[in-house]
Amino acid sequence: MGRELSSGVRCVDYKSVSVQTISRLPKYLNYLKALPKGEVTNISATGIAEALGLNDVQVRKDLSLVSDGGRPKVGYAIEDLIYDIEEFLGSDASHTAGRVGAGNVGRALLSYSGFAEYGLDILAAFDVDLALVGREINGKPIFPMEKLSEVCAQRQVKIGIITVPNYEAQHVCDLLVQSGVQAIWNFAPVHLTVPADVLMQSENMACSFALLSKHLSEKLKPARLSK
Amino acid sequence: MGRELSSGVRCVDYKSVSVQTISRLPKYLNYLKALPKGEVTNISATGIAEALGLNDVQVRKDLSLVSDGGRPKVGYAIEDLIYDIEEFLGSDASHTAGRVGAGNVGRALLSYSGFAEYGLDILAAFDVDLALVGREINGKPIFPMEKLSEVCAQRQVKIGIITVPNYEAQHVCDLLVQSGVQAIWNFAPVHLTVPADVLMQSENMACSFALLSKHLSEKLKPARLSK
DNA sequence: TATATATCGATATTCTTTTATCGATATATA
DNA sequence: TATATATCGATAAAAGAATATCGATATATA
Repeated sequence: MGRELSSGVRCVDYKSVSVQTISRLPKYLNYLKALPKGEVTNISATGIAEALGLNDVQVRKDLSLVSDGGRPKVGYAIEDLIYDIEEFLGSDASHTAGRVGAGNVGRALLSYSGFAEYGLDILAAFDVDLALVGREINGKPIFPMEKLSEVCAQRQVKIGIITVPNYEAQHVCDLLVQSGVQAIWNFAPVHLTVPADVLMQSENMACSFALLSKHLSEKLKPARLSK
Repeated sequence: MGRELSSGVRCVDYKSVSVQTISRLPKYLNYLKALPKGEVTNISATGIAEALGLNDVQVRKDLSLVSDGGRPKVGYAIEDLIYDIEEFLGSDASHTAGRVGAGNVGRALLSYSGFAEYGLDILAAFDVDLALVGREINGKPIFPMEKLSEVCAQRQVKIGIITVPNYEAQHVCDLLVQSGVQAIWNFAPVHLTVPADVLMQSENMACSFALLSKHLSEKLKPARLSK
């Protein structure tokens, strides 16, 4: 974790927290928040692990990266732990985002509760459909596509969210990159090309389903005999 | 890969293909399908790797699990490779599914193109909203919740897709399990509890966003000085 | 106060995944 | 036909992640 520089100053890599750990943190958060408030104010890593079907050492290790509130025999104070995880996940100054495409996927995203806790602030949406332009969704204005560059540049939008049909996706992506966006969150099921310095994260429902489907097949016929 | 049984018969584990590999296959498929049809009929693992920003050995290894069409100096026949990947991903008899919740997320899922290729056949939707009941979305009927058990049992629905608000999710999940569903695909951002023999896969947009956000922060300030 | 126990944090081990290396082979070119 | 090269598949090495083990410590109980 971190590495020693010649100056003797320690350089903490953000990377030191693994992708897997970061992905599990929101799950802990969900679980902790759903816990009944009342008499019980503490929880152990073992307890979380059991409830979520994970290994207790793994949970403890994950939590040790974001909190130092764990005490032997006592566990973690639930309130404090929630605070620590949120602090860790949202600490990096909130990222302003612009969303392109106001169709079903775009709206679904907005209806997803609690993005703000993670530091996501969707400023505005853009769409080619003039019937939608001028209206608001969840209090966010919908602009015409022509406004994209202007708004993104002016408001220093860092994340571009793409929820348009496949055939438009690369074009929209290029527009966003030109407008200074530094990360793309892509929901169109196509591979998009960006310059090396732009971050790209694609959500692909087909990937998720492929996993589920394969696991289900495994379950239904756990072993196949060959040769 | 596989293990030797006392009988001398080889038992091929489905598990032998890793989660990561299964998740990458749909990406290869996307990429291959987007390739211009014409003169060039072949592609190398190196080429795919370069285009998708992956390691060429990894791509070759992934592909070797689903295809044996790779030839030195030539690569893979694009058409055949597409066929092989689809065959692998969708081969396990198509899984019939029922979807609960006909809101934005539910509709977004349907609008996602090409699930059929992966063996997903969504039979019907269920919703408590009586205004929706009786209507159709993308040709799929919407039934009232009371019909859930009946329809699931009758049509042997294996996968239940949950796209309802958090507070209903566990209840709906229990209903699905009671109705004989063997796998749950959950889009509500809460942890759901199921019997050990039921598969559960949760999509959590917050997890995805947490990842993107952390990566972006890394990028914006690649190193932080401490001590 | 002494002892037992739940739980933590750290270290060690095992397992999985990724990446590197190398010999084999199909095609192209001299 | 001989040689060069792109590419494959297999094996080996390295990196990374999950799990197991163990000593330390805070609380509860005898």
